[in-house]
Amino acid sequence: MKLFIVESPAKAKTIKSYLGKDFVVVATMGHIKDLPSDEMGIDFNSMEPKYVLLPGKKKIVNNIVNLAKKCSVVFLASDRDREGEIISFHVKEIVSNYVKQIHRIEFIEVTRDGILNALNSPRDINYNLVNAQKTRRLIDRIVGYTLSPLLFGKFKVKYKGYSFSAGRVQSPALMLICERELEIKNFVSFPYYDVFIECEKDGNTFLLKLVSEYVNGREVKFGGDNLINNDKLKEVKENVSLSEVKVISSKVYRDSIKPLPPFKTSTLQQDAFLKLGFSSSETMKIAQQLYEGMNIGGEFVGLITYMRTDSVRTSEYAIKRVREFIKSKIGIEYLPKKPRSYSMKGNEQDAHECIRPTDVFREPTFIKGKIPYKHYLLYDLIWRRFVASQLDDAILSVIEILVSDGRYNFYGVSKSIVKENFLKFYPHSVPDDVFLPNLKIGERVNVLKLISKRKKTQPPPRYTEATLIKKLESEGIGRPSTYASIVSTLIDRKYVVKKGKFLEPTALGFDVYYFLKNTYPNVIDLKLTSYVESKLDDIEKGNIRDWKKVLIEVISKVNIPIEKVF
DNA sequence: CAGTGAGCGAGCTTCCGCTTGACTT
Repeated sequence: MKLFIVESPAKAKTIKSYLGKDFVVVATMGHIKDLPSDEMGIDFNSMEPKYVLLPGKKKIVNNIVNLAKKCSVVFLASDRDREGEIISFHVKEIVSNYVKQIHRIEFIEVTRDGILNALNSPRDINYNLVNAQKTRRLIDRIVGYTLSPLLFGKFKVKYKGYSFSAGRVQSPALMLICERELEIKNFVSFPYYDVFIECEKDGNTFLLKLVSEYVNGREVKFGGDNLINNDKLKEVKENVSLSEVKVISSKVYRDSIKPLPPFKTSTLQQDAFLKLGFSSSETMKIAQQLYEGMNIGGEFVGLITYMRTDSVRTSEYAIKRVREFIKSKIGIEYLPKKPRSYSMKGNEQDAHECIRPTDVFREPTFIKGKIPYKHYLLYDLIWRRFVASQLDDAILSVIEILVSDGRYNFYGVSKSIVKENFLKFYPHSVPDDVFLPNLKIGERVNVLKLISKRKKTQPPPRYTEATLIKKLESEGIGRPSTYASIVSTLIDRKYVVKKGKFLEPTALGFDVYYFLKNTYPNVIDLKLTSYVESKLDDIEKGNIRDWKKVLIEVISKVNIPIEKVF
């Protein structure tokens, strides 16, 4: 018998169906070992992490050991990233007494071919990845477990009965929320004006907006420090010659909008929040159920691919299928000549592909009513985003007009959809379809009147769960499996409260933020994680062999005295 | 004799990331 070990039970079930009867497929359900929670968990002399069996994983581990005793070979098939590598490493540790042949394998796609190819190209554990994970784990542990008690000591009297924490991820998140709040508090709103001329041509009226002078052939719009104030408005009113307005430039051209890439965890959470009003944890719970499988007319099927991913990569098979779908169900005129591929930013672990329907031919309308309504809504969102991602660009017709009275310039743009293409499936913000006539250069424009609209500058909005995750992800902070819990940690600690959909820091949150800012500024610095990641990358690639030196380096960068650790 | 300070020990907390399922509200 052969033992095949993966992380997720749903994945195990799928893989079992691909393999023969001589294979047993089991899931570890994530990590099986971690640092003990009641101590720092570092060996004083060797600086090695003291990984121990996770309390809840005894049953799973016993099962694996018992199976291993009956098997001649073990395939370690956890995810192909550094967390997956240490899971394989830990499983290897527990089965190596019972089995001689232990192979690490990896696959990008959970398909029959993907699995069979993987079985044919086994490798050994990659210790560079293991070391990178150890480094990551120890940095997080040391930062968290040294700073949290300090906060406790500092604030236990003022906030009796509370618990306190700081960490590489939660503290920058708290910083963002606090600094945004300060920005809002310190924001001084001042009035400005949008100035337009109302014009007429063949009985139709249209507005053109006052813009500042042309600079090097490029028109510069009022904005930022260059807003139209009272004085400027008065000056324009006194000096503009409405009867002298002539067309300086008039352009008509085609433009296009590209569809967005298919979902990954962060964008799914953001879009489900915006379009469906789901919280991150609600989205993940529903997505998990869609992934594990729903009962559709007596048949149990997994509706979507894995929902915790940092990649928008789409498998070749899925692209082939969606192109068939577009051709046969939507129309060949919607099909781009070549499949779209979405480039990576470079810092993805890319263990899984994008979040998409497992079978694009399973249209949302087919399953409506057969699964809970919220599940249907999320599936529909995922399905449409995926189909749209492989449809042709939307085509717009654009008219741009610039007119002038010799002193002031007025500008207008109109964009109208000529061909919807992907927009038919996935709504996207499209500029208002305003009317503009076709004018000739040099033509005099009939101006009816000058219009000014009083406005006020607005402070930036508070973060929502969705915008915070977007910001953190763009800074490389947090992972798909933890995005949903970042905000709940801050709320549990009573650092932050949710007011409607917006996040506001509490007095305690500000106290913690100021304390960290004054004493450990690097722990709230957004650049800490990207610095750590670049070092981990070096360890993974083998460019840095001495990971313990990296650990010391990062710890001292955060200003944690090393004697506090040991 | 009363008040002070050093030193010690106990108790209470915590991180991020990978997975579900078993709990409670």
